[in-house]
Amino acid sequence: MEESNEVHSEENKTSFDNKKRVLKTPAQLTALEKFYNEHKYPTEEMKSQLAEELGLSEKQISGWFCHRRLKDKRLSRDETYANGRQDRSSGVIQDRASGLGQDSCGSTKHGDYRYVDPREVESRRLSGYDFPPADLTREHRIHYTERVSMDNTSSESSSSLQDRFLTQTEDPYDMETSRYITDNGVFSPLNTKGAENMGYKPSGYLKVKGEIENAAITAVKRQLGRHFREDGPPLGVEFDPLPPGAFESPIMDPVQEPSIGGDAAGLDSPDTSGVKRQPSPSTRYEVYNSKLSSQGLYMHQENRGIMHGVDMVERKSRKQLRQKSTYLKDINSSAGKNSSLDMYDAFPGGMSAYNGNRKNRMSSKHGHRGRKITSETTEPWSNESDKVCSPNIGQRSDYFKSKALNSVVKHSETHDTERGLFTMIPREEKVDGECKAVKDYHNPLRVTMTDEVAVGKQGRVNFPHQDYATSVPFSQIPERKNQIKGTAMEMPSSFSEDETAETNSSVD
DNA sequence: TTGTGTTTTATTGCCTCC
DNA sequence: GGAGGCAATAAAACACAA
Repeated sequence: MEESNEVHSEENKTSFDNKKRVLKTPAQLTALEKFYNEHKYPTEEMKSQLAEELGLSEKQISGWFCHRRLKDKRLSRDETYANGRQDRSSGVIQDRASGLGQDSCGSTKHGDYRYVDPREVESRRLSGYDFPPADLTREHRIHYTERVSMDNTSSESSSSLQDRFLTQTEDPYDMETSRYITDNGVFSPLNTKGAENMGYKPSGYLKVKGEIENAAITAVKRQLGRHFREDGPPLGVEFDPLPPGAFESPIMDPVQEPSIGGDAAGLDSPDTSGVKRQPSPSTRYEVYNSKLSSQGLYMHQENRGIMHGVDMVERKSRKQLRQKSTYLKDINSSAGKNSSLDMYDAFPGGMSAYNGNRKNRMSSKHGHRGRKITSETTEPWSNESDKVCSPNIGQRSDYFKSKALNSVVKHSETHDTERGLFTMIPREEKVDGECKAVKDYHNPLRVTMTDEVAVGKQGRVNFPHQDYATSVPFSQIPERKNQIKGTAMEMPSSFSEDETAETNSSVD
């Protein structure tokens, strides 16, 4: 541990000439992830600036991006493989995800499956080219998944590097938080039970993946194809609320219902006019799930706190599943008392990808043990995530009790400003408290509209899903209640669009 | 404390494009 | 031929169980 600390603290000084492998600091990783979520193929200028900002060499930046893409690719492949196994029982989906499915990189070596060159995607994205939603979905998945997710995630409005760095301090943990939030706003294990019930029990990583992002869910997502858009309004909100008990449980969330049924219903989504998505549990769950599992690509600043990258999701999923016995124990102990809002409050977003994983895990198990965050003292530009996740608050239960959030956030603000690396956000939204931020989540209309405005500015005319994947307000989460009522396994692993329409008609 | 498995980083070779 | 990217590989760092 101490040695690694040394490595961290010395990294920037020795990374260039020291052959010994050095880990990037959480702040660096977060920034990289953030950037990666928006630009999988950064230009030279971007790399240079990024390298300068992060104190890394361009070579390191390039290498990191390269490996990051590979990671995405690998994860996507694994995920697809897992889904493919699931898909065997649903031939419809098989077509969309035939073969290995996606390749995040434009390798023509894997030409046996549909592939969208990320570079092309990005270039088109920048030029406002409108991809077929299906492709977008796929591409989005590549970006992001959980990651995760992360992790996770932002708009293309990055006119400058700073814009791209958003509030990296928020996403990872929000992401993580969302993963564990159930309909009741409490944390819960990732429905592993349902996965088990499915009978399909992949081993190893696939097992974890299957538990995290149920293959059926992904299958449904794909099944929806072009109609599915993650940046649209919350699926289902456009429809008349289901009659109570339609899905064995009330739809309304006593707390968040207004946002869902009201504002959300009024969401003006470019896509939903013509394509009314079924309010079926599957779909809604899908949205929720996609939000959780997909990369928070193009997450706009207003909803930056939602996701952060596939790897974060992935990593969190895997690792935290492993530690769920301890982690969730703490979580649930607090969750019972905290509403979802509280949960968000409890996570000011100071967690970086690593903070949300290793450190916390270490914390959960080893208490204060863990890597010393060198950025606490040696990196003036580090974000508060390091501090937030410092061993002092590593104990989650203790952390929940902590209400020194505002100070933390404000602190980060100072950092951000000084550093100029991470975009300043209207800190009122964030700092004003926890609550203010939460309000945003509960106001899908506002969030979405802001996103669209931003999109318009960016010239990204039709990039539905990416934006929405992350812009889905947390208020939507409770909607999952209905679907979750029946575990994922109870949902159709696939259904045709006819079925989808049928569901709609039935609701109507 | 140690062994094992996973993840991340760095290096190298090959390929494609300009 | 150079640049950029991908893939394979090795090695270090890390987490976790015994």
